[in-house]
Amino acid sequence: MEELLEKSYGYIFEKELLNEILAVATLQYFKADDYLIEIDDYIKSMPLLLEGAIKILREDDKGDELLLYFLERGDTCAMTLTCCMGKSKSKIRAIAETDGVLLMIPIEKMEEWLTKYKSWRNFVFDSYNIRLKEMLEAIDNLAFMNLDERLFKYLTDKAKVLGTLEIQNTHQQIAYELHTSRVVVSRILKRLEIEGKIKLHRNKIEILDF
Amino acid sequence: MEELLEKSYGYIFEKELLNEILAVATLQYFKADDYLIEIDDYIKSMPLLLEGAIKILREDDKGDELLLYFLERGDTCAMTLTCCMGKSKSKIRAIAETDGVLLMIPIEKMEEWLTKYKSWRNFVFDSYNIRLKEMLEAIDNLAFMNLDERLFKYLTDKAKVLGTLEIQNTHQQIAYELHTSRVVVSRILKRLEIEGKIKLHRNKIEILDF
DNA sequence: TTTTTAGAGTAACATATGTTACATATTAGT
DNA sequence: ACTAATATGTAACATATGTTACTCTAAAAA
Repeated sequence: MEELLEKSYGYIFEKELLNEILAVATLQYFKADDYLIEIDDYIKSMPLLLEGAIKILREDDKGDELLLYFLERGDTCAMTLTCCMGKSKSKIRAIAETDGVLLMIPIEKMEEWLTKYKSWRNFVFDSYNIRLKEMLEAIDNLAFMNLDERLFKYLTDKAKVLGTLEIQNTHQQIAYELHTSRVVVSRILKRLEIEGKIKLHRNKIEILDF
Repeated sequence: MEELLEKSYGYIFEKELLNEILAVATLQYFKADDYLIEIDDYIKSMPLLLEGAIKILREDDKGDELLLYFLERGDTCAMTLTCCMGKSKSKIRAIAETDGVLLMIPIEKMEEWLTKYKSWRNFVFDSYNIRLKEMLEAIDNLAFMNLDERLFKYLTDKAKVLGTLEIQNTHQQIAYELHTSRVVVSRILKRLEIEGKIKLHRNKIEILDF
């Protein structure tokens, strides 16, 4: 645990804070596709992502989904902070994209450290700022881009997060996350293939033009 | 100034903090349609809204606009906090919806007060949380609602903020803020009128079914 | 091997939204 | 009152996206 923590946060937090974290935090290992947070869950502790990737989804009343963004190592989820601090229910769903490890910190500590450690304060604010930025980007995607562009961005974003140019996904799964239909995704993917940007395989999409 | 501050923030901040605010803050009066923040502006102080309403807009590379949300009395703009703290440029545009007054607080103070006053800390975090919630709502609108619904919501939101059922707006202005075209807005407004939800006038829309 | 199932390709059609072009109505300016 | 400018109404068409239905193929299961 010390090693993992050091790797992701060693250069951000001062030694003393790292020790406090080690003293009170617990590790939570997860597997790809685990549901980590469900909508309307109450959040009892603040998660820091040490290893792996997590996707954050929004759902409407009809059960339709939309991918908001990915979390990577060193991230925390500001939406979760919101819930911690406001003692409200989660408004998003978090699903593991890969295997990984979370560091769970009791809420009381996260409040206490705000006054005690400048580095913690900066970290929390940076997290909020990053999240607001990601939300803005999500809004840009929806408002200003057409599906072709959104889909290609989805593929390249995912490639970045997973560190591979081969996206293991069915068209149906992509359709869910972009909130559209399978047929539409197939149609657009085919267009992208003809344009030479990707190569299609069964259960797999290869990104050529990154 | 003391009176205005007391009205909006008296029950949130402790006396001592209110005094500190009075000591360092300056007032900025504005008129409806004033540009308060432009994209790529650097923010030199943190604004608290004492009176009036402000709309926050996002713009893409092509200059297309989209309304994100309104700020009302007692609000501050978390996007602005982001910029203050990250020393980055503004990613949004703020335009006065009505006449009003802003209280401007030097950035250094806002940092200092974070450790000094619990009420300030809570206020800043609440602001972030409210803003994230609004952003989520904006995403919901874009992702899950069709234009009819978005347009009607736009009208009722505006009515709430302005405290009137008569929206003084041309169809063209609405089209800008919803990022669509004037003809489309006219078409949908006509449908809403036939459904008995609104009554159309020149330069004015009356909301019947609130 | 044979059968079943999931994934993908594609046509045909439906609907929502965007665009162009023009008509009409209201207001402002002279 | 006349003219110009602005706001709105509306038809006709274009395009993007969503839906239904069917086919084919690869993989998994029997």
